[in-house]
Parts: sequence; structure tokens; C-alpha cells
Amino acid sequence: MQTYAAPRIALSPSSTQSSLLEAFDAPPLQPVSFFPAGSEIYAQGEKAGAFYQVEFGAVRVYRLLADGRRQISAFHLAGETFGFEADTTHHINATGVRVFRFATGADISRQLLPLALKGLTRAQEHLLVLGRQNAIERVAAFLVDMAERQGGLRQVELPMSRMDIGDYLGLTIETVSRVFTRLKDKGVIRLPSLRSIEIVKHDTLHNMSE
Amino acid sequence: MQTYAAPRIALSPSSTQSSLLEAFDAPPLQPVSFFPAGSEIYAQGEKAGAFYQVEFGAVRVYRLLADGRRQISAFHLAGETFGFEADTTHHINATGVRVFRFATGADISRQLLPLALKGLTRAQEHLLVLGRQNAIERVAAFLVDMAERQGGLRQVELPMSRMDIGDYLGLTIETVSRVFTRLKDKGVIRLPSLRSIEIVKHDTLHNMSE
DNA sequence: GGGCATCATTGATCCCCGTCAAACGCGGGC
DNA sequence: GCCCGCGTTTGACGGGGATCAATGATGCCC
Repeated sequence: MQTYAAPRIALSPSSTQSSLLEAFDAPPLQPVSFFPAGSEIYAQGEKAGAFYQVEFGAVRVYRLLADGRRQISAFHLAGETFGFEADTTHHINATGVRVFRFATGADISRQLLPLALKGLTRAQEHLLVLGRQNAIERVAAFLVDMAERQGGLRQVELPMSRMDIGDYLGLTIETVSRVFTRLKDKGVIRLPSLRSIEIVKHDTLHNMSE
Repeated sequence: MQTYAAPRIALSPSSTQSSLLEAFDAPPLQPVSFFPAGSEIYAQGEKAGAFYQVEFGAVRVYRLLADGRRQISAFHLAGETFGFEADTTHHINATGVRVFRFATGADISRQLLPLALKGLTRAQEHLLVLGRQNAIERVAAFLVDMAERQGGLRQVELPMSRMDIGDYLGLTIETVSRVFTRLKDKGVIRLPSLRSIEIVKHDTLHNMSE
């Protein structure tokens, strides 16, 4: 656990910890500035500060239960910008994160609000998936979302493991794997490699996601 | 579907539609003002505008699938303040909503950000519940949350139906009912009436929610 | 206050997905 | 290139919660 000025950011230990430090060492696109330590600008906003841009790989935002069960609430993909929108545990995957910009004073909320609203909208859609959709629908919705966020191409890269996908969709890795196989057998997708899929029948997949 | 200036607010038909109109007619705590139609203050923030305070009952924020499956992403209880944090469908339950305040210009994001961050945090916790907890844990977590938000008293009011609870927890009404019965039989709670519960063994309930 | 529509509870059954287990194959290291 | 480890796939099985159905309770309306 590490703290940078006002924002409280909890990082997972070991290798991932150094990755963020590297990110801080990397030349930022814009000068980096921090809140004066202890400043209280927003009742809840004080916990949110820096902006980050994912260079490659994926950033996982997750929560844990006491017994280790994990729920990934969001992935941030390469090229996407995110803030520490809440006092959530962020797990940085690989070293592909760079400090993007850090607005000062009153501007921060103007910068952060769109990110927070975007995150909120996605979370609401994600809740619908977890609360009301079955395994096939969940995986289909996930693949459609990933495809859209990568430009809508046929070829989609999955910069995360099956376990991550399962923890994102509220499924086990076995179920994720079985659904992939069923979609492949139906000719809806192809699996050129473990980390990449090709969407063959885009309409079918879209319909499956409801 | 109805639109007030910039914010896009979808309401359910009939009785609940008139309820918001009544809320607008009711004397607001502060003068009410709107964005000029078509103004674009924030990329995403434009969809968010007014602040509301719940007077009684509960406000349900939900999304629907094409076949009617519903997922309630949040309840806003009496006394709580909320904004239209995203372009989500809001369903106003009863007439217990009043226009609270409507900040102007640059202040809006400063007002709205804390609400959005609060909503985001709750959504992330909710995702953990829906993705990784079983029926008993979900109901226990729901009751603990409701109790905390009502001041931590033994007596907790449930200003929503079993169907609403089910659609919030990703369960059927039958399962919700069965879990209530099991908790009652175990002596963890009492059910003085349909819409109110008494928490007898608070620690046990808390442990059940993990 | 009685009647009735609606909501909630309880029961019986089914099935989707989790669990446990084993085999497979990809990728990294030498 | 070969080996080994770990992530992934596939299989067998069981259980938790959904579904279908019927009964019971609540509160609304006249």
C-alpha cells in the first residue's frame, strides 16, 4: 500500500508495484503536479487525482472478498484513459501505464467527471450482465464490448487470462473455456491463439449478447 | 419518455410520470434553473444536470434487456441526494422526490463528481455481490447496507417490493423470499411486516454478508 | 368492513454452472 | 529443438437457484 499526496491508491505488491513507479519515472505527456499534501478539495473527490493512460496490456480494477473471491469491475485497455475514480484497489498489469496529465485546482473535477460518468455507465451495464444474463450471453457481451473498444475489427486481442475474464464475468475459467469452445464449434468465432479471437459471425454474436 | 432541457431523463409511464411533475411543481429548496437548451458544458456531463433529494420511498435506477429482464443498479433512499449520473433510465417510485438544487456553470462538476464517485464505489461493491456471492450472502449484504443507510438501527424499513429486491440482487422473488424465511427461522431477523425487518443478530448477519 | 386483485410464501422439479479431476498444449528457458 | 510448468481445455458429477405451480397474506377500493 502506497500513498501519493492526497489520493489514496492501493497497489498490489511486488512486481506490479514497481511498474507504477516506472510509469512515474517515464516522461509524462504533460508536466505532473500533485495536490498539496492534506488538501481537501472534494469531499469524495480527494481520493481521485491522477490521470493515467494505458500504453499496452490491460489494467484491472477489482475488489476481493475475505476468502479470496475476486470480482474485476473494469478493464482499461491500451490507449484508454482512466483516473483513480474511487478508493478501489487497482492492479496494474505489466508496465504499460503512463502518467498522462494532472490538472490543477478547480479543473480536476471537470476532467474527472467525464471519466467517472463513463465508469458509472459501464458499471451499470456490467451489473445488468452479472445480474441477469447467462454464461453465453456474458461471454458474447464481453467479446462484443472488447471488439468495439478495439475499433470494431474482426480480430480482437484479449490482453488478459481466462481467469481474469472469469473474474470479470462472474464465471469460472472452466465455464469461460466451454463457452469459447461452443462459440467456436458454432462457427461464430475462431481462436487463432489463446489471446486473440476472430469474430466470424458478428451479428450472431451481437444477438447472443441480447 | 420525456426530456427536460439538456438532461435526458426517461421515466416509466402512468402514475410515476406525474410524480416527477409534481416534484417539479413542489417548492424547491433553492431556485431551480436549467441549462439553456442545447448547451454543451461537458462531454458526458451534459447528460447529468439536476440534483434530487428523496423525501420518502425509494428511487430505483435500472436497465432492461430486450426481453424484459431488469437489473436495478441502485436504490436511492429517503434523505439521500442523487443526480442523474448517467444516461440511465430512472424510475421514480411514488411522489417522494424533490428538486434540491441546481448549481450553475463550473460548479456543476464540483457538485456532481462526489455523487458520481459515490455511485461508482457502490456499483463496484454491487458488482462483487452479483458476480461472486450466493443468495444468502447477497440478501445479507443488502440488509446490512439498508440498515447502515438508515442509521444502523435494529428496525429497518424496506421501501420496495420483493421483486425490486430480486431485481437488485440478481435473484428471483422466490429465492429472496426463501432466504428471508431461512434468516427468520435461524433467528437472525424478524419480519414484523412485509416492508420492515428487525435485525436480531447483527453480527451473524454481518458475517453472512462476508 | 367485505371482496378482490396483487404481492408474497411455500412446494416440487429441473437444469445450468460450479466443483473436482485429468489430459492437453502453449510458451519460456536452457 | 526439447523439456517442463502452468494455463487451458475437456469430462463427470452434484448442488444451488430458476422455473412452474398452488396456496396464503396484504392492502386497496367501493
